[in-house]
Amino acid sequence: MATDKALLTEQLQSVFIERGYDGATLVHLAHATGLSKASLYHHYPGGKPEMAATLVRHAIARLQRLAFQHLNANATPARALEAFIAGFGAYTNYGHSACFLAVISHHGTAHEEIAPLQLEIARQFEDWHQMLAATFEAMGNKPKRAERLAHELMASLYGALMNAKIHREPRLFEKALARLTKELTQTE
Amino acid sequence: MATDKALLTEQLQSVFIERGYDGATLVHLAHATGLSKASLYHHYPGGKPEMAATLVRHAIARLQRLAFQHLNANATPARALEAFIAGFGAYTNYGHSACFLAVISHHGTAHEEIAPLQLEIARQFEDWHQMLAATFEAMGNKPKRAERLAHELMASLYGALMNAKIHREPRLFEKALARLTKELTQTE
DNA sequence: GTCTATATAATGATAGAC
DNA sequence: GTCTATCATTATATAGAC
Repeated sequence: MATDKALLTEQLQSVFIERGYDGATLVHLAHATGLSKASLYHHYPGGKPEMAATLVRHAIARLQRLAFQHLNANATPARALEAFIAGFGAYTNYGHSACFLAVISHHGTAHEEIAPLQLEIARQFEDWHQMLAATFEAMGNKPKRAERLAHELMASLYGALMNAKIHREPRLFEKALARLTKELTQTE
Repeated sequence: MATDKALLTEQLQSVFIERGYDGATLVHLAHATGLSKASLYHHYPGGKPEMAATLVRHAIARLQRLAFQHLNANATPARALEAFIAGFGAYTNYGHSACFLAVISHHGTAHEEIAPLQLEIARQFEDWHQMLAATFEAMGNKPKRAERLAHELMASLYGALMNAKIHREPRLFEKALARLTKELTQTE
């Protein structure tokens, strides 16, 4: 049923996001992909840990391409931020999906199997944080303030996503994105 | 080993927060409490679903007592907000623990066993949102703006918690709390 | 590459002694 | 209330046919 590897990883990711690492059983994963458990082991001989590792790299590449990529484009910082925020919205399926990296990062603390992935994610977010801080510096903010604004923006994005999840109202996320875009591209 | 019920629920909650609902196995729960699996079934005949239900109510009561309670105290709105934010910090163990309600709310979508709890949590957060919005109104904001500020504050709190988790740096959460307190009790 | 069938281990849950 | 021992179920993982 899975036509290609890209679709396969997407389907697997959805299950991990919705059910967590331990809640995503091979039966769930097999059902979501239309494959048998044995076929999943053909694609991922290492089982769930290998799936998670592959999916983490896939998610990092996707978030980079959809959102953070725009911070390096040839555009004004304000336009770059606008595209970044819109890209983050696309990455989360406009508030309907959680972030796979956040899910794995949360489980990684207690789960030895995926603890290395948590470290990998932390390093990537550190890089992304620096990219975001550089953008705020390019808008005229001093380094310390730029770093603070970068943390605040990421917190606002993930906080809005969490808020929408708790309230069961994805629109809350979209409204937050619209507000953030307006705030950051006008005065700042 | 668990001296009383309060300690018992606290120990169980820690495991559910760190490992998620499905990752929190009875072996983990038994080890964390110092009890046997059979003894856990004596306290919670319904097993893990009953534990989760009890813990949700425990967490709601705790967050109400530590944080939202302050919004109804006899104090200026600014002082109430200050106490609220500090209470939220205490609730999360100053950025070292995630919010149990957020963890359950995330799993609830796909997990039938705890889907009713997700609804219960959503209703509680709706009440809390109204309390927070009322506080912002008391500070002179119009209803619509007060609601927006209430959502933004909750998103900032949970976003800072997530940010600290991803970066593996609990201090990021404390810094965010200090900044939020300063912002909300000065100008606004 | 995909499947059915199966092996092995872990999980939720119970019985019954103390 | 607590435990050990055990059960039934479900989980991960593999073997081997096609």
